[in-house]
Amino acid sequence: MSNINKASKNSSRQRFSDEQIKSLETTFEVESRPELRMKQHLAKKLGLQPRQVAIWFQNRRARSKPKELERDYNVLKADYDKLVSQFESMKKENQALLIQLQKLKQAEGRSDEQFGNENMKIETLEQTRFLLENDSPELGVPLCNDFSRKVDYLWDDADDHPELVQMADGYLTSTDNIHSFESSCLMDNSSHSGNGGQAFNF
DNA sequence: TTGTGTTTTATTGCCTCC
DNA sequence: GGAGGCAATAAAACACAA
Repeated sequence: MSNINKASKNSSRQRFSDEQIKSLETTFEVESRPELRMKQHLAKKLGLQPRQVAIWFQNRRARSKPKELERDYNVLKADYDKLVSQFESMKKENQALLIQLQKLKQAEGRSDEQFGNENMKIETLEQTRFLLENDSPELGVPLCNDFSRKVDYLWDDADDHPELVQMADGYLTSTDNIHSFESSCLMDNSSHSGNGGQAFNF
C-alpha cells in the first residue's frame, strides 16, 4: 500500500474521547480479553466500530505486557531472595550439625589425622568464601563454576564415611546435598562458561 | 513556530486453535 | 479455512523545549 493511500485511509483517524477511554479501561480491568459479544456491546455503547474496540484491547494488552513482566519479575525475585536466605541459614545449621558430628566421632577415639588438617581447612574456607562471595555480588549468591573442583573428600578413607564430604570452603556437607547442589548448578553453567579466571585450584 | 520525542490508533503478516 | 491473538511497524495526534 502506498503512503498516499495509507494517508487517505487514515485521514479520519481521531483519538478516542476521555469517556470512551474511561469505559474501555474499566472493562479492561475486569477482562483484558473480552468476548466478541462484549466488544460489540462496548462498540455500540461508545459509538465505535467493533474492530476499533478489538484493536484498542489488543494495543492495551501490548502496553500492559511490560508492566506485567516487571511485576512477575519482582515477585519471582522476592521468592528467590527468600530462598537464598533460607539456603544460607540451612547451610550454617548443617555446618554446625556436622561439626557436632565430627566432635562426637572424635570423642569416639578417632585421631585428628583422619579428619584432615584443621589449619588447612580454615585457610581454604577463607579463600573460597572470598571467591564465592565475589562471583555474583549483585545477586548476593555464589555461582557454581567448576563445582567439581570445590569438593574434596574429607577423609582419605572415604569409604568409611561416604555420607560426608567436605566442600572446598571448609563446610562439611552430606553427599545428598552435594548431588542436589550440582543439579542446581546445571542452570548456571550455561551462562558462565569456563571458570572466568575465578576458579580456584585445590 | 518548529523540530523532536512520545503516545495512540491502525495495519500487516504470521501463528494457533477449533 | 476462518477467527482471533500477537509482534512489529506505520502514521496521526499530541507534548514540549528551544
